[in-house]
Amino acid sequence: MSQESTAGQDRTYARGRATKAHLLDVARDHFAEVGYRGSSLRDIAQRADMSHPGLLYHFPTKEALLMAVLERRDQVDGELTPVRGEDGMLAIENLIASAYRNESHRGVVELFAAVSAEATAPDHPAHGFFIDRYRSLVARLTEALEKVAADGALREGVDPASAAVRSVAVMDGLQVQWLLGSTDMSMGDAMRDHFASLIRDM
Amino acid sequence: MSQESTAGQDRTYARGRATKAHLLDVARDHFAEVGYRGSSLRDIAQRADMSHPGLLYHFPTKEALLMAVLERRDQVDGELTPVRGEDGMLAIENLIASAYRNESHRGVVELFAAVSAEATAPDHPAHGFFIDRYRSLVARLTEALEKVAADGALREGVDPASAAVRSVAVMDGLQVQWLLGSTDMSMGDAMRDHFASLIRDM
DNA sequence: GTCTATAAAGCGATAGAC
DNA sequence: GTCTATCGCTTTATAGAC
Repeated sequence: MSQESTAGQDRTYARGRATKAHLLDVARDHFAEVGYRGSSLRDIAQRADMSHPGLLYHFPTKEALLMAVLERRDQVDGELTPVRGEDGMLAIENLIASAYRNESHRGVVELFAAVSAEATAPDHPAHGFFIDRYRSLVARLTEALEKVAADGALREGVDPASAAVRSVAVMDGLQVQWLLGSTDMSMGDAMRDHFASLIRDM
Repeated sequence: MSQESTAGQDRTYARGRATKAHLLDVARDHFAEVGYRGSSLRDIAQRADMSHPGLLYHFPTKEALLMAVLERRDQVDGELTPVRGEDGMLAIENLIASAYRNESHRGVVELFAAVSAEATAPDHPAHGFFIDRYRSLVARLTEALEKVAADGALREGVDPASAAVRSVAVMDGLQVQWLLGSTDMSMGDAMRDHFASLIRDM
């Protein structure tokens, strides 16, 4: 869905784009497995059948490579754009669908789990990226839950803002347990159960 | 609470224990800040006013140091031992109290957030440790929620096993958002809200 | 029990050839 | 665009003095 299939255009430019996209896939998988601080440019380059200066030709620093991986992933992932302006339930179904989808994209789950935890350190290159990401996710979900509340579908005593923070937290925390294999629970099922405890008749 | 105050015993043995305990505190803080893979023995040793071979005298490898830090922390932390055999609510109050307590122990929160995410990689030295830890936590919490259910205090439609996994997930996920500072919500308050959505009259 | 010195390997990044 | 070679630095771990 994300790389290749650029054949038939200007050779040099098309080839350049394909290479870059391929490198981003490889780097994403590697960051996912050992985190950003645990990754080396040599290992990533070797995995893409390239020398590490070859890799650095496309991305000037290791940090630039990480940011490119994160930003590209966020564009592709629908999780962050749960259809604004619609009736809140659509956004929530979207988040649940994202949890199910993640079950067949282990690499993405590993990437965000490993790097988001690393990035809590203030000097981490992706620190600001994750602050923005969580704020945006929580804000959109709060908005969605407020709409659900306006329709009278929220259970009594549920505060939209607190529930939004917790819902994003469940999503995150589930990923660690799922990756470890300490539970065989489906992340999608668990997210549905979670929202069922917040919303009437789900 | 954890080191020092061993004065007045056998000098050599007492001093040795105090040094070791002090090194564990320092290492815990450092692992917390940059993760296991991002830490160096030199930095940890320097922080404890010691050379790195001095540190390696007490812990033969970096991996042994990490495992010692994790196991010691788990002993001290009450979170994992929420009073078995009592009426489920006590265990739940214990977990909420642990969330409040964590708010004044940022280093511990950072340690478990950074290392648990790293440890999802199968070759990580703490991989098995975290699988055991989560299984044990979820099992105990499931047991507690089953007791609450037996008292008829669980809201309709709440499954103890699924709710236990999610509750541990909320706890974990909250820590990342709290560490990033992307929310100013209290982790303890959020955990209380969470359980209130599962249990009647909380 | 702690040190200095050092080995052996790996790191990110650059220079310069092709 | 990609390579080899290399710089300067850091890593874990060990040897051996005190």
